[in-house]
Amino acid sequence: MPRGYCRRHGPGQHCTCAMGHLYRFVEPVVLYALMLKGEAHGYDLASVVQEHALTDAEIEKASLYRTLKQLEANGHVTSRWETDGSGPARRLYRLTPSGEQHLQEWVEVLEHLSHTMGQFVANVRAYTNRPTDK
Amino acid sequence: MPRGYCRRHGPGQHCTCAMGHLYRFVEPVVLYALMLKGEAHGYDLASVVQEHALTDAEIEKASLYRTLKQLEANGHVTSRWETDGSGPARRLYRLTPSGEQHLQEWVEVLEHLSHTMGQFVANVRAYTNRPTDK
DNA sequence: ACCCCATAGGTGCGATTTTCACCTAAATGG
DNA sequence: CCATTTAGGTGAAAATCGCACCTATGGGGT
Repeated sequence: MPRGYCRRHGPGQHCTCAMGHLYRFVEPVVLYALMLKGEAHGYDLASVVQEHALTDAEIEKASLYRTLKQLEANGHVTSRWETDGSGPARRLYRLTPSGEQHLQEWVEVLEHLSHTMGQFVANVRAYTNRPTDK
Repeated sequence: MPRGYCRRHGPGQHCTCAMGHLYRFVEPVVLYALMLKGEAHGYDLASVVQEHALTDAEIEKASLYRTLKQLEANGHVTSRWETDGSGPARRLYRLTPSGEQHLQEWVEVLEHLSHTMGQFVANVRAYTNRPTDK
């Protein structure tokens, strides 16, 4: 929405698509999905993160896989290959204690953000509907 | 916070600094500041946007000026030079009707985002403190 | 006369992030 | 034997960010 034209929702829409993926808060949602699932592979997480996504824009797999890779590099998740079973090999991810703590940090950040956003909205509305604004 | 180390708050902090400026929601804050001020120049807005910023990270002037330039390109603000008066010339900005409407669109987006974030926070907390989680 | 500081408005550019398209590979169905 | 589904990516152009740097005006101090 903020910048230019939205390919997903067409023109004249105000959506969150133009916010990048960091803005779409992929990381906390992935951490949460992993906490719910216990152990899961990326392809599997795709649908779960979509349900819990904070914005209306699609979380695409490129950013999902890269987020998982980065979470592993930071020690927030671990992974192991599962080669047996049918179909291609799956990389199974699991949350580490550090990952759970990181999610709690995200929760605090998002709580604060939710608050300031709510206040901002209230401020704008109050100013827009102020009595002197005939 | 999400990625790596924060230069502003040091290590071990969970802040919003690592979110980019789009993430810091500069645009709606600039629009609101301009609505409050009526007419203002960039340097002047710098302090006002800081007060109303949605995150704890500094909104730096590079992004402020670029946001203003872009808002003008999209017809959300107009500008004129004020050369008289002492000191260097100032570029005075003013909100257009389109800009006011754009702020209202932002308000809807932010309201939705504030809601989903609040719910996400509640969900994580509920799951973390669930009875079966001995 | 000279220099420094505050005000004002930027730009340059390397580094990071995002996006969309594209690729490999294993099993399954026809 | 060929297409589809599941799975896990990568390449690379485009967009964005952040910090450093630049110009210019006027006022105050020495």
